Amino acid sequence: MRVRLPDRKSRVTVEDVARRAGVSPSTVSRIMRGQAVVAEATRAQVMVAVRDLGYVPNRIAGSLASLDSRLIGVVIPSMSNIVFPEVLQGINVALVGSDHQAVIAVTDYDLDREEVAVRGLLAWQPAAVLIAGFEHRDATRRMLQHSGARVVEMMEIDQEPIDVAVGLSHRRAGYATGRHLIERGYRRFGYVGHDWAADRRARLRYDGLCAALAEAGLGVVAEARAGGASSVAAGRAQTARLLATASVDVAVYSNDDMAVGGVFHCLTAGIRLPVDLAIFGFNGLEIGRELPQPLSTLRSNRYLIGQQAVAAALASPLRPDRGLVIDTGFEVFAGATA
Amino acid sequence: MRVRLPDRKSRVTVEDVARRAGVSPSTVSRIMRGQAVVAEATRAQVMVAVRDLGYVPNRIAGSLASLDSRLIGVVIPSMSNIVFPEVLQGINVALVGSDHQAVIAVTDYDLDREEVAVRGLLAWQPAAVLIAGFEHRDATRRMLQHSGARVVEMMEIDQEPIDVAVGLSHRRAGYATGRHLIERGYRRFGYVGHDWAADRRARLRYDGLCAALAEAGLGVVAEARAGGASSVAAGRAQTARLLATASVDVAVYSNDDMAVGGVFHCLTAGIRLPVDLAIFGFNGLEIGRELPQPLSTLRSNRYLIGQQAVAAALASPLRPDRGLVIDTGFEVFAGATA
DNA sequence: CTGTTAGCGCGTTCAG
DNA sequence: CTGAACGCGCTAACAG
Repeated sequence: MRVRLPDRKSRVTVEDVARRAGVSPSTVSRIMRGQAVVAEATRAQVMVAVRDLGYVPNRIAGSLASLDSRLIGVVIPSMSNIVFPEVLQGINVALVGSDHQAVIAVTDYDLDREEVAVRGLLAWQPAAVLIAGFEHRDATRRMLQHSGARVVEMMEIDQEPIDVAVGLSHRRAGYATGRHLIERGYRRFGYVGHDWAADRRARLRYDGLCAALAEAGLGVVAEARAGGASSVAAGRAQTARLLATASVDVAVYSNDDMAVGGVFHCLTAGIRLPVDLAIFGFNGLEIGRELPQPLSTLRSNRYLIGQQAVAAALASPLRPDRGLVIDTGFEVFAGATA
Repeated sequence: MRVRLPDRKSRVTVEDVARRAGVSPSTVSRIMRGQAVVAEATRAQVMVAVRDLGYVPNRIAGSLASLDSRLIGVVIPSMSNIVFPEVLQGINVALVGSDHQAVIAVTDYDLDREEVAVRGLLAWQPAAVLIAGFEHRDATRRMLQHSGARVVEMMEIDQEPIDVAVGLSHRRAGYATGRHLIERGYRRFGYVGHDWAADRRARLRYDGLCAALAEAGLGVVAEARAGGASSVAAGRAQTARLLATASVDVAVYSNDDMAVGGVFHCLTAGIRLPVDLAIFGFNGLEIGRELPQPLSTLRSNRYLIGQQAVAAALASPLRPDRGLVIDTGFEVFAGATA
C-alpha cells in the first residue's frame, strides 16, 4: 500500500501550475527564474496560476537539477560573543535580495564540532562556506578544499587562506595600539587578558603590542590573565588583580568586554580615568561608546567583514588561482579612557 | 557539446562508493543512514570505500528522494539586539547531534521582508520554521499554515499560535514588575521606553505594569519614550528627559538596554541608585548583572526559549490538533538598582 | 518563443 | 540481508 505522507509540504508543483496555465513545465520554470525570454501574455497567464495555487518552487529539486544550491554555509565559534552576531548582520544584509540563504553552525570554539559542522554543511552542497578564523582540523581543511565551494575565512588575515580571507591583521592592530598609547605619553603598560588557547587572535594583538613597546624600549610591566573566555566579570576581576600587583599608567585589554569590566572596577573603586589609570580595549563595541566615559579602543569592522565575505564568495563560483586577502582594517577610537 | 561544470561539489556519489566496495547503491545508502540491518562485513567494506573517497552524502538529493529536509528555518527580526542571538544559542544547542541544520533569516523588524524571508525558507521544504513573534502579514501566516512544516512562534504567548508558541507572557511580566515594585514601597512610577510600533511586546509589558499599578490605586506619573529602537544611548537621553519633567521614585524601562542607559545617566549626573531613583529593566542581560550596581530586572529565558522551540518542533512532524503553548516563564532579579 | 527529453543523486518500494 | 526499478520536482539541452 502506498502511504504518502499526508499532504506535507507545498504539494503544488510546476506540473500543477503548467497544467492550469495550459503551458509546459519548462515554461513555468523559466518564468519563475525570470531567466529566459518569455512572451508577456504567457507570463501573465502563468503568474495567475502561480498565485491561485500559491506555488512556491521547490529549491531542493531545483538545486539538484541545476547542481547549484544558493545556500551559504556560515561557521562561527559563538553566538554569545556579540562580535559574531555583528558579522552575521553584515552577511545577512549582503545576502538580502541575492536569493541565497545562510545556513549557520556554531562550534563553541571546539574544533571537533567545527569538523562535524563543516561536514554537515557541505552535505548541502553550499555555494560557499564562510568560516571564522584560520584554525581548523586538517580533515576540515581538506573537506573545504575539495568541496568545490568558495571558502572565506573571516576575522583575520595574518595567514595564508584556503581561498579568501577577509578581516584585519590582529598583529598590526596590537602594534597600532602600542604606537597610539606611546604617542599619548604612556610608559608603564599593563595587560589584562583572557585565555589565549581559545582566542589566538588576542594573542596576535598582544604580540603586536609587545613589538611596538619593544621598539620604544618599553615593555609590559605587569599582566593579569583570566583562565576562561573574555567577559565583563573577568575584566573586572583581573583589573583588580593587576592593580594589586603593580603600578601602571595604562592597561591594555584583550578586548572591549574585558575593558568594560576594567572601567566598572575603576568606577567602583574610585579610580579616576584616565588620570589614575588609562584603559584601552579592542573591537569598538556599542556598549563601550555608551559608557559614562566612552571607552578608548580600536574598532574592528565586523559588519564590513560579513559584507565583504559574502561579496567575495558570490563574486564568482570559481576560486582564484591564489589566495585572496581582503583587509577590512581598523581605526583608533580615541574615547575618553586613554 | 556537454559542458559539465568543472568538477564542482563533491563529485563522489553513492554509485562511486558502491562500485568501489563491490555492492549496490542501495546498500551504501542504507549504511550511510545507519538505518536498516546490514551485514557487518559489507558495512566495513563500504566504510573503507567511503573514507577512501571522502564521500559525503548529498543531502539535497536525499531530501528530494525522501521528501524530508532536515532543515530548520529560523526567522528573527534582528541580530544586533543581543536577545535574538541568545535565542539562536538555545536553538543551536538543541540542534547539535540532531542532524538538522538551521537556516537563518533576519527581517530587521520589517514585515515585508519577513514575508520574503518565509517564502525563501519554505522553498527549502524545512521540517520546521521557528519565527519570532505573532505579528505577521496575512500572506505570511497563510504560507506557514499551508506549508506542512511545524511552526513555532517564539518569544511571547499572549496570543493564539499557528501551531506552537514558546515564550513568556509579556503582559504578566509587566504586571509582575508592578507588583514587585509596589511591594518594595515605590509609589511614584515613571516609564522610559522606545518605539512601540516595532516592539509590541514592550507595549504588552507596559499594559501589564499599568494594570498592577491601577489595582493599587496608582499610575504612571510620567513617561519618556524614544522614537526609534531601544538602545543604551536612547535610555540615557530619555532618562534625562523624564527626570526633567517630573519627580518619580522609580523608573521602569522597556528593557535592559534602555535601563543600562538610565544607570549611566545617573552615574554621570551624580544621582544615587536606588535612593534618589530606582531603576528596573527587563530581560536580565549579562551587562546588567556586571554593572557596578547590578541592575534590577526581570529575567526572560531566551536560551530556554530557543531550546524548547526546537524540542517542540522536532517532537513530531505533525501538528497537534490545537495550538500548543509552552511557557518558559520569567523571574525577578532583585539586583541593586531598585 | 515554447515543448520534449533526460537526467541531477538519492530513498523507497518490492523481489529475491 | 541485498539488488533493481522507479520517481522526488525541477532544470538543461535541444528541437522546433
